[in-house]
Amino acid sequence: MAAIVSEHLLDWYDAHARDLPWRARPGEPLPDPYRVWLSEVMLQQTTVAAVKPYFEAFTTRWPTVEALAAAPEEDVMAAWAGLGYYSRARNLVKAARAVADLGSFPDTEEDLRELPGLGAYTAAAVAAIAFGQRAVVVDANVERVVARLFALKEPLPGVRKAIRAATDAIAPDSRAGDFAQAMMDLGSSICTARDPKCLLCPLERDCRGRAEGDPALLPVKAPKKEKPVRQGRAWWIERDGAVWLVRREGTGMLGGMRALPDDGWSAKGDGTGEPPIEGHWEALGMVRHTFSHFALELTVQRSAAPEQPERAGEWWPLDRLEEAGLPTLFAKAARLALAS
DNA sequence: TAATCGTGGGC
DNA sequence: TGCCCAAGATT
Repeated sequence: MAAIVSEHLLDWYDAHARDLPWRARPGEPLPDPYRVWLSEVMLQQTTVAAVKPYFEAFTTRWPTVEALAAAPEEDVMAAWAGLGYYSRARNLVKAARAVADLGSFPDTEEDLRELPGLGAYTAAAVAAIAFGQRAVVVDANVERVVARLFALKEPLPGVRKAIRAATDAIAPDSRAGDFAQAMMDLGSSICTARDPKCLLCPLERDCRGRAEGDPALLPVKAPKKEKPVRQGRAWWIERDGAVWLVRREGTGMLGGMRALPDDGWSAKGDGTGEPPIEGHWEALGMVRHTFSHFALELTVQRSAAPEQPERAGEWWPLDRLEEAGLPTLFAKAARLALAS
């Protein structure tokens, strides 16, 4: 059974593999570990369509891990703006510098796992794809494919242990990277979450979920919690064709990113409403933004005759605002201010 | 174990 | 249009 499944899958992959920028070039057996690592981090909880332009921009600007390691962190954060989950960018810089110090990329799953931002999935994926090593690569696609293939009906997250064991059982000893990517391609294009296209699936005859009933019902997921709606304020302080930007501290929400000064809103509660400087504030309106675990209604106010804020920050030229790397929430607020 | 941490594509 | 979801890691 196990060997048959991987054979069917790899035959399908040979005919239908997607052509993606981080995959091996024709004639090269294995792709560049730097490009594999970078793509895998960008792809964490992020769609291929969203990643493509960022991958192109990063690899053009920083073609090697040494180049990325030499970059100022704030440049990398700004380049990551809009992609989300900014701890990935903070860890990316740390990992690049660690690799540069080592002199070369770690080439085992165990050593890769030591790099910041590489968890069980990413370490296994890089080991398999970039170094051809057998590894158990389990992402959300593989979870779905395997839960259906073996008709695993226990709900997530409890079923993950069984999924890992089942994946290990069907993973071949050769073509480790192709197998992992084939499972993910199958999950993203055929064995999709809502509407699996079983008639096109190379594993239809092997699939217990298909034989037993409706594979779309697997894997069973826990009900999701509702998101609270928080209130906050942000301030647009403009002088001589420049706007006052701050850099958010720490490792929490949008940590390390440039931003408008705000009133301390968070997932836990509303902001204080207290402005950063004295003065007359003009109401510009409100932007709504939904994060992973809460929604925010951000009221934007503008000051036309400001003093220099006391808090650390910088006057950023309006004609270069795109380069500031504002995360999407503050890009929305900036758009509102510039349209007012 | 469960919460935290973003965003945009696709339906 | 609102909601589901995605090549998860970290604490």
